[in-house]
Amino acid sequence: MLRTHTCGELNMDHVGLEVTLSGWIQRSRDMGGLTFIDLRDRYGITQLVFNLEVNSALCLEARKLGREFVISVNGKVAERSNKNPKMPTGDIEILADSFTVLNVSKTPPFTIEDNTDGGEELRMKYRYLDLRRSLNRKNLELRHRMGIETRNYLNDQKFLEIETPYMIKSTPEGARDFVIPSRMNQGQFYALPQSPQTFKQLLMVAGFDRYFQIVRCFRDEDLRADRQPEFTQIDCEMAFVTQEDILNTFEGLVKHLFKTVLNISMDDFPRMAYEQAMNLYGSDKPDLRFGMTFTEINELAKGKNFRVFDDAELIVGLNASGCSEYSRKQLDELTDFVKRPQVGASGLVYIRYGSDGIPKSSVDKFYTPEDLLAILHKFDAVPGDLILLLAGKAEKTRSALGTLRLEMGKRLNLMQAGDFKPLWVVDFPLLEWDEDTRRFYAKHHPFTSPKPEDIPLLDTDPGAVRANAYDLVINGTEIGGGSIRIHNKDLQKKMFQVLGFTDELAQEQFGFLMNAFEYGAPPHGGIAFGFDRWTTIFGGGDSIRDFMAFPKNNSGRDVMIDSPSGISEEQLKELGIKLVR
RNA sequence: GGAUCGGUAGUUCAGCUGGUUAGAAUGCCGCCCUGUCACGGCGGAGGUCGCGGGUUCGAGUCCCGUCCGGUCCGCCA
Repeated sequence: MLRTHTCGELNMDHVGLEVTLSGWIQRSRDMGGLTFIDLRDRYGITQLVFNLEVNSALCLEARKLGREFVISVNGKVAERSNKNPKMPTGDIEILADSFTVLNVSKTPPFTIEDNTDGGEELRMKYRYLDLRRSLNRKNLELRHRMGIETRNYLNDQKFLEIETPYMIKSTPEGARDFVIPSRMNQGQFYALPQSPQTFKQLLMVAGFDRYFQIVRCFRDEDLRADRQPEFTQIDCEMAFVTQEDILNTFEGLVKHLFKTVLNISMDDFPRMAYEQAMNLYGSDKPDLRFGMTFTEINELAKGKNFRVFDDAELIVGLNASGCSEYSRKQLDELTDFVKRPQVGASGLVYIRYGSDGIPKSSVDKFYTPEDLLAILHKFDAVPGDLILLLAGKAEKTRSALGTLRLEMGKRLNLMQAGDFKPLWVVDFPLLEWDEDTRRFYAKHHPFTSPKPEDIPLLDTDPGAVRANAYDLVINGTEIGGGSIRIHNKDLQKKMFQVLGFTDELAQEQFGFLMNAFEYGAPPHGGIAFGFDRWTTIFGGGDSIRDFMAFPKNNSGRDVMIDSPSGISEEQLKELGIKLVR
């Protein structure tokens, strides 16, 4: 037998027992007459002791064992004379009688410890070693528990998990598709799904009124710390429901995971209209762990001969409470921060509300102390506060201030890891105007239904139409989004028209869906959660890569298996593909 | 497509305004040590300073190009 117990389960109750453990050698400590070895497996670490006086041959053999050797050891569980309260198994040790080397190991290129000395790239190249570290193991265990609890909850709610195909059809809207050449249909390509969107809608037409799937999705776009080319969604759809039903059902799912995985009981989630989120936070995914909401001061700031403000569409700011003593250097840093091309503001105006009650600003030339006090009053500022103001085009300025708000939250340490603030953002606009191509795009996707009262606006003012769409945000990260879908063929056709599709193109790309709508499609809607992101937030991590077993790097490469890679001439020929270079 | 930071020992990093033989920590190897658990002590090995070009008497250091990696913007229905 290779093991009777794991390396994490032995304690004082087992003292005297003959056991066999198998695992990897974490570290050994040779004291001369005594040699200690820490043996590690998935469940923990147990100390082995070899005594030179008791069995000198065995002890000398044990000294030769290197890090990450795989051994199986027989011995007796004994109480330690020196206990280690930092280890779960620290009360006991194994007095080794014999061991077998199951496999040797080269010295690993980095240490297999929580505080490893290995850099990101090296760890990704040897990911199978990196995953031996308990930190990564815990992340994958968390991911597993979340998947299980998701299935438990949805199963209890009568949802069916149904698989949909990975080899589907490329469509023009949305993200770039990954494509697969077809050998049997030369010159033609499958696409990997960006999401099972149309299939789950067809499942609703088919009568499976509650569907879900924990499913891989693929998007050929540039990567980020929270974006991978292949990622996992909890994809859900329900028939015969209103938006209210969906929000309630899936708020239930989120609360269930908070309770069962993190043991946190959550109150009902607040809701906020998209427009309000943009006006108060400059973001459609506000981090509610801290306040610092925006205040607009056009009436108070204009007409004082300060050109920058007089010419601006919007003057908006936030109150950095208690920051009036910020140094010149700190304010210059913030100015540089908002002027970076990534943020794009042209400057930063500040008003310090001195603790003596006297306001001092970077625009004292244009504003009297009374003017400044009026502005401070509008911000509900008290002495000791610092007001930061941006001005310019409304949308861009709000977004820049939103970035500044997050920066201030970081500087003031207002975003605590164990603090969870969920939020439903609702009433998204249906469409988004794109200046480059001079047409509307679906903000969510082209199957999202407009609010019934806004349907007349589709002809007169499409940009003002609101959608039955919603996002779930936790701590400033969008972890889910969905909508009530269009289930009426004429409305869907109308939608494609507004998006600039000809009838022919709409029929060619999405005819299968519109045809299905002619055979009794029920009202339906759904939601999809970004499983990797959600897990990352629950785990308190920064990067979704730490919560995936085998992630890809910044340029979409897997440095361990070295993919993507070229294929042979033979393969290209079979596929009828000729490379240009 | 763009911005920005980085690439020096197995690993993580330091190396100033260019100037002897490129350092530290850790890991690795050897010797010593009977209660360690980040054990400790002594000794040792280990480098194409990412790559190519340029400036200079002289380049890890300055300049240009290039490759690789991190973060961000664009992009992500």
